[in-house]
Parts: sequence; structure tokens; C-alpha cells
Amino acid sequence: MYEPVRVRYAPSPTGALHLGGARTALFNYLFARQKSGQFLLRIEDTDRARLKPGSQEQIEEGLQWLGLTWDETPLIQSERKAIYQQAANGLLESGGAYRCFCTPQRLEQMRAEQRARHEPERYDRRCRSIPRAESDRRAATGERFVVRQAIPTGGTTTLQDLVMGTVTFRNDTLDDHVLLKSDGFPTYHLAFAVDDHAMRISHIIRGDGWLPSSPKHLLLFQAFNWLPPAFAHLPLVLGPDKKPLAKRHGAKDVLEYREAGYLPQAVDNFIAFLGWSPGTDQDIFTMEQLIQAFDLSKIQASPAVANLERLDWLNGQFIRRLTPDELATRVASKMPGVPVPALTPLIPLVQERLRTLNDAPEMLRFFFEDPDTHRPEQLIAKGREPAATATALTSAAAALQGLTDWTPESIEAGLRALAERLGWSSRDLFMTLRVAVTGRTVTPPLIESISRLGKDTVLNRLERAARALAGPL
RNA sequence: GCCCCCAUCGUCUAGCGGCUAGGACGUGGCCCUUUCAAGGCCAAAACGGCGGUUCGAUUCCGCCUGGGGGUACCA
Repeated sequence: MYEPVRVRYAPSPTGALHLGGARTALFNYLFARQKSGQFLLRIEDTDRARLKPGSQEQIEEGLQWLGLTWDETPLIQSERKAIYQQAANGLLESGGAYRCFCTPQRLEQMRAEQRARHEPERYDRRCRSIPRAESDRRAATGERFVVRQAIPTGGTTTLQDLVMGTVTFRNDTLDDHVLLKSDGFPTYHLAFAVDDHAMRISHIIRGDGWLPSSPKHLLLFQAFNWLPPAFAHLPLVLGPDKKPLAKRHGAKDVLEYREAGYLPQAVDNFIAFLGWSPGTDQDIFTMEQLIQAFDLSKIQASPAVANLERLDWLNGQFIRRLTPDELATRVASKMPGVPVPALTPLIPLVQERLRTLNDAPEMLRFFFEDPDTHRPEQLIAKGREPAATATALTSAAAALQGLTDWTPESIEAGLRALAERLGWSSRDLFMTLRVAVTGRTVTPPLIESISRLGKDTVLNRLERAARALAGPL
């Protein structure tokens, strides 16, 4: 293992950055930052059939949104074809790999027979015994071939995984898998090893899916005579349906969480706790605190189901921790046409009521537009008469009209006095006023809302509601 | 089929031989209260099964069961 900590997140550009990938990236990032090491990005685009244009940009934007900034320029595998071929040649030279001339048809037939005999489906190593001179000659004539790793036929390979512990494999259960494809591109197995060595990666922190092939990877490092990095395999992240998030159709892009009004801090906290826990009761962390507390050895070996309700709660927690200015800016981005300064004074009314930023526009709408129509059944408190309600509304307008100063205190005093005069409970009166002024039954606190709405607007809406009550009835 | 991993409340988890099995989300109730939230208090809720090891297993070992992953010229 190399000394300075250098880790990488190595997505293949086949789609968006989903939660599972984001967690892998986050763990790599936290580990690197805690150890004062580097966090690198590598694009594994050696499968040109699955490549999706724009995917790399999408992934990078997702990482940036989450605050996972990488060091150095991302390494692009497709630009390094020659280097992998060279590495494969070296292995051919040392006997760590061999050319395989078997056709896809023969391989398929071989597997079919193995299936029929209930044997493990593995390459039968027919080409492994082709003498080197003959192999060179056939390659020189232009015959198509792949390069396969020559796995030791006996013994065992043991991996000390930082998460899974000691894992031992019998070498004779391992396949001579393909390292270099006939199109000259490397497979993952070759490319990652060559690159991790070139990048002097100290720890490979990657998804659980790689665990079964990790002995071959270790053997490959040995065949190259390279110092292998340490391995840490992360358990899967499952969706609410218990299906792997990564493979689920419609696995959510992290940027969709941004659109849905989530804060990156909340998403970071949420995914940090998918499979990891600090072992304390603290459940709200700043990024700095996460970096401090992170510990590979505390990662759970079992898969974690993403509990999106917890994300909602976390998001509310982080929204409440924002300053009013910060929140106003973020809410403004969800309310086109409404300037930040108009929003700032309203923030205290909604801050503790928001679960996502997207809840804000609906909650604040009445500050910017009059309610369209008043539904009598909402306006009239249970057991009250329409006429009495209309009177209450006009009386309220009159009472507020007479106020010398327009402060929450004086408004509240005036309204409570009115309720008493009317013989109404303040509960009933306030609900009627709430609906008249906001058009809704669920709103921020009424008195505060009235005071911020301004006298003219409030009087207008009260009178309008009173007329609506009188009109159609 | 073969290889590998996993297993505590519904979910995320604490636990690293002796605990009334702790916390959080969610759920239910109560308090606060002008609605809704927020906040406070309380409650229900878990060690998959069977064998060992041990004075003693949630904890260590084995088997079973149940999940999951891999088994490609995908990553």
C-alpha cells in the first residue's frame, strides 16, 4: 500500500450519479480528506457500447453539488488505450497472461455444455497451452484474439478487506478472465489495475459487486509485480423495495434531489449514514464533522435500505439551521419573479415549517397574489352563520382600520378584543380571518402574516371575503 | 449449478460474553397552540432457526433458512 492516501471514485459514464454511487464517492472523499490525502476522479469509459453522452458532465455536476470536490484532472481511460496494450504485452512476456483465439461461438458452446453437466461456467483454458511462438505467429497474421489472465491453478488467494474482513478464495474456482478485448480496449480488470498503479492509489474503496473478482485483481497486481492497494468493499444501497438502487430502473439521479428541494448537506448526511455510523448519538453533521468522524472500520458489512423519510426529516433540520438570508436565496430560486429582498422578511414565518425548499412557494403564495375565490364552507367556522361571519369580517376590517400602529402586538390585541366583543372564540375568528386573508386553512401564523401583508391588502381581502359571503347566498 | 458476502425494532443503527438490548426516522398518545409545523414528554416496536463453546450468549463457532452479489470480449 502506498504511503500518502490517494483514493478515487471511478464511475463509468453510462448514466447519472445515483445515491449509491454518491455514497461511494462520499466515503472516498471523507477518507481522503481525513487523512490529508487526495480524492481523484477517473472515468471508466472502456465499454464504448454502453457509453452515454453527457453522462460524465452529469456525474461531475452531481459531485460538485454534494460538495465532493476532486483533486487533479480526471483520468479518462479511453485516452489510454496504448498504455493498457503495453501492459498486456508485458504480461504476455512474463507469462501472467496469454492470447486466446477462441471464437465467441466456441465459448458459447463450451458454456452450454458446462451448463448441461452442471459444472461451473468457466473458460476451459484451451489456448493457455498454445506455445508462445505459435501464438505470436497467429497474432501476426491478423487472427483475432483476446488476452486472458493466467490464474494460478492451485492454492488460495486471501484478501484482507477493510470492511468485509478476511476473504479467501480457492484459485481453481477463479476464471481466466479477459484482460484485453479483441477491439484492443481493456476490460475493467486490466484498466483499473493499470490506472490504480499509475495513479498510486492507496485504497480502493468501491462497491460490493467487485468483491468476487477481487482475488483476480490481487493476483493481477502480483503478476505485474506491483504493490497492491488496500481494499474496502462497500455494501449495497437498496431502494425501499429492497432492490439494489444502482440497478433499479429509475434509480434517482442526485440532481433530482436538488430539483425536489433538498439541500446537499442533508443528502450528504443521509447517504453517510447508509452503512456507516459514528457510534454516537449525534445525527446531524457538518461536512467537517463527517470528515473528522469517518472511519472505514465502522462501515456495516450488510446492505442498507435507503429510508427516504429520514432524508425529509434531515432536510428540515438543515433548513432550520440556515440563516434567513441563505434560506431566502434558496427559496427565491424556486419562486421565479420574486426578488430575494421581498422574501427575506417572510422567511421566519416558514422556516420551521419547511421540509423541502419546494414546500415554500405554495406556503408563501398568498403574500404575492390575492386568493382567487373564497369557499364558504372554509370561511364559515363550524356552527356559525353566514351572516354572522360576514359581520365578523367587516368588524375585523373596521377594527384593523382603526389601529394607529401596524404591529403584530397591536393587531393581536385588536383582534382578541374583537373576538370578545363578538362573543366568538379566538380560534373560530382566527380561522375565518385566515381563510379570508390567505385563501387557505393551513398557513403561517396569522397575526405575523397580517402584519407583513400590510394594512391595505388585508382590509381589501377582508371586505372582499365579506362580499363573497353576502353575494351568492 | 458453482463462488462469495450478509442477517438486532417497519427503516438506519448502538452493542464488540453478563445491558431493564440504547438512539434516530416513521407510527400512536399527551403537552404547547390562532391553522399547520417546530419543540417537549410518553408509548408500541428487534436479537431468523437449530446445534455447539462457555458458569453465562445478541455477541464466538458450525449447520439450516432467508436475503444479496458475482459467474460476459459490461463496469
